[in-house]
Amino acid sequence: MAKPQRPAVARSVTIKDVAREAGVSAMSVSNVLNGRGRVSEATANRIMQVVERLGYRPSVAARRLRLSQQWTIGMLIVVEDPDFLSDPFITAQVTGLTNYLTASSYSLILRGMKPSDFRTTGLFQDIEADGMVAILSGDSVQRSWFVSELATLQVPIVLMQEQTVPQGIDCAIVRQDDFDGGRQVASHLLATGARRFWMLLPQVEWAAMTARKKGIASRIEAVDGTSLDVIACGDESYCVTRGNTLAALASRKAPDAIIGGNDQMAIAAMKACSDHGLRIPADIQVTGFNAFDTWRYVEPVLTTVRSAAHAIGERAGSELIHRLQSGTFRETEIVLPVQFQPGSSTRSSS
Amino acid sequence: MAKPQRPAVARSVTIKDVAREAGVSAMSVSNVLNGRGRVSEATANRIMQVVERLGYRPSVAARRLRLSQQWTIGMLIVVEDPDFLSDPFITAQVTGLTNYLTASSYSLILRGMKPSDFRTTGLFQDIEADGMVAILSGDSVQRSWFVSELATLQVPIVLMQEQTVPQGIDCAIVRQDDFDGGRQVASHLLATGARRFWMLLPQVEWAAMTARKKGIASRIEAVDGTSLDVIACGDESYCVTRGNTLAALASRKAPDAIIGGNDQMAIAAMKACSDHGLRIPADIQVTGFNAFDTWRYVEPVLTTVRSAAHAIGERAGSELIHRLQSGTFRETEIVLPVQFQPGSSTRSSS
DNA sequence: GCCTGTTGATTTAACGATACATCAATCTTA
DNA sequence: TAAGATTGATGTATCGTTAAATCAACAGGC
Repeated sequence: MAKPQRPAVARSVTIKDVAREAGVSAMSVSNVLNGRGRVSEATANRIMQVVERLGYRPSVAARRLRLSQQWTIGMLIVVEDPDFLSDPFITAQVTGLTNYLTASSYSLILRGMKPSDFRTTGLFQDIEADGMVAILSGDSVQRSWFVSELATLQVPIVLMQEQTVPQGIDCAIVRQDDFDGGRQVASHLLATGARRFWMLLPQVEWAAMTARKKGIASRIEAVDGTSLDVIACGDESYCVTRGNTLAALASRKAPDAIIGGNDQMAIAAMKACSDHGLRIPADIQVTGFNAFDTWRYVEPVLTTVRSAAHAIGERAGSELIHRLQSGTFRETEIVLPVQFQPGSSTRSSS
Repeated sequence: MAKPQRPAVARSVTIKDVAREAGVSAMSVSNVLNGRGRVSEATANRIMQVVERLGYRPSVAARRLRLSQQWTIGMLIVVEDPDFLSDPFITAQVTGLTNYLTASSYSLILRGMKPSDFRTTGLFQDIEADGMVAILSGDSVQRSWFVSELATLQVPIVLMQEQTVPQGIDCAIVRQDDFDGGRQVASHLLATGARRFWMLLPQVEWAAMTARKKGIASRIEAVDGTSLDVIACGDESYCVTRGNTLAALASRKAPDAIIGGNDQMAIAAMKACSDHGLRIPADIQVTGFNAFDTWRYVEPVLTTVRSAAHAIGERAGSELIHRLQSGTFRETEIVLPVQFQPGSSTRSSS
């Protein structure tokens, strides 16, 4: 903990000042300010006037101590990228959450770390948040360890984009229907006549990407004469994905379609295809996941799936606050719909 | 303020429990934990053992009340885009700040709003942050009003990417040298033989963009037979910028180079150029500002300026914490260098 | 043997709010 | 009209820490 110093500014006006000035007790001031009734209208008006005049603001610190409630939610982002806000899918979730919490008079405390740096000690214990929201990457063993560590904070948890609800923990998950998104992408591509598919995935898959893959496989496997190969890339960065895709194109017969695990990977694949002399969508089709502005940057416009990232953030906030106020989660698994968004990187159904 | 509820979990173990168990006073426990000396080694060891055994964690809420210090910094982002984290330049600043603060045991509370929704009432007054960091957009009149409003919170302020230090306010600014970035871009383009320039800027300029423009103008105006026209776009979005650029290209003679106010605008301009049948960089050159991953998505690779966004965030944190601990800002205007980054969207110097 | 200084520890009083119990005055009702 | 219910307001204790004052025991100096 950082070096303490003397109080920067002694609190100017307290509830007692207001009480004295208005000729009432501190409790009456408190009652009026918190709308607890029990005070006559005349007295309430007098008190409010004094509050105005003195510019009194209640001390949040005192209220926090007295009520053991912090009106604060901790948000933890565990990703490989040290710039933990670089993924627009993540920032949209954070924005949605922040907006909801701000509107509910809660504060969001944001922290990010790499999976290898994961620890809760001294990180969220010095916060005393009322609840936690987390975005976790890493393999499933790591993730479940992260969850059990978070649980030691003894506060309700909401996980974003986690696929299964941890058992025995006060926890809910909010995710989009990536499985269905995968199905929609696959259906579209199958309808264009595509039969041989590659899917690009990072070495360490996000749980959501695995769900997309399963959705895709469920459609593709139902059709005879199809194949789905996974091209494992080291990570999901542009350079690595482009390189891996190029290598794959060089060493074997190009597929009918390449399905990116997300938009960023799809854009890298498009680059690799044109490097390799393939025209999109005539020679090869490409699709992504989670439409953000980036999809506009490329030509042809990427066929993708519009994500519910902002809604995930809002919903995570609303479920968590409901849990804090009611004592239990309404639902522990919330799944939001996604919307297929055709572009010109695929052909129209024949 | 949200409906209060009964304390979720009564605090399990307090400093008094430790004191009783160790057979000492609460003060001695406090002294040991805060390394204030005044305690014999034997007693200190005994106390630490009890602390371990009981799993005692000090209450931050109580400490906050007692010390009138919150170990919390508020971050306010005022931008037009409701998705206030969509700009990678902003997220990099936030990441840098968060990382620095976390390492210093401070927390960051994040909030965003549109200029038209600006208010501090009930927004940061319910936080009692020890300091504020802000990214402000809007015209200069608006911005100086925002600053004076922030000042009513009575805490030190650090502004990111503001160009001038507000007077009479406990405030510092941290920015990158956008003027110099502009000079470097202009020098490079002039060296390639370019003479007629357009610069793309949003209707409401960021202060930093104005600085870039000035840097560019300073170089261009020094050369005879040159011209610099500003193409004002409604906003800095891809669609609008592309449309405005196309319209400009259609109505008058194309310039030798288009300078984007940032990378996003430059990419939109590149699209407009190819729409218009111009080859880059043979027929027209294009440059951006603030290199992020997006610049990799386009072909040819964008000539741009590597931003110091992450460093701005870190520096803002370190200056603010220094101010909190020492009582005064070391410097009130901190300018970080930027680095020109040539790509293939411009020709090499002839 | 008295005074002063040091060390190690305790006691007391806050920080600023709210829960709870209590109470005085007024209003019902049998 | 006395007993009980309601309304409006107050007093006290407490949340968990830490600053400041105090104190006991013991050292050394004259």
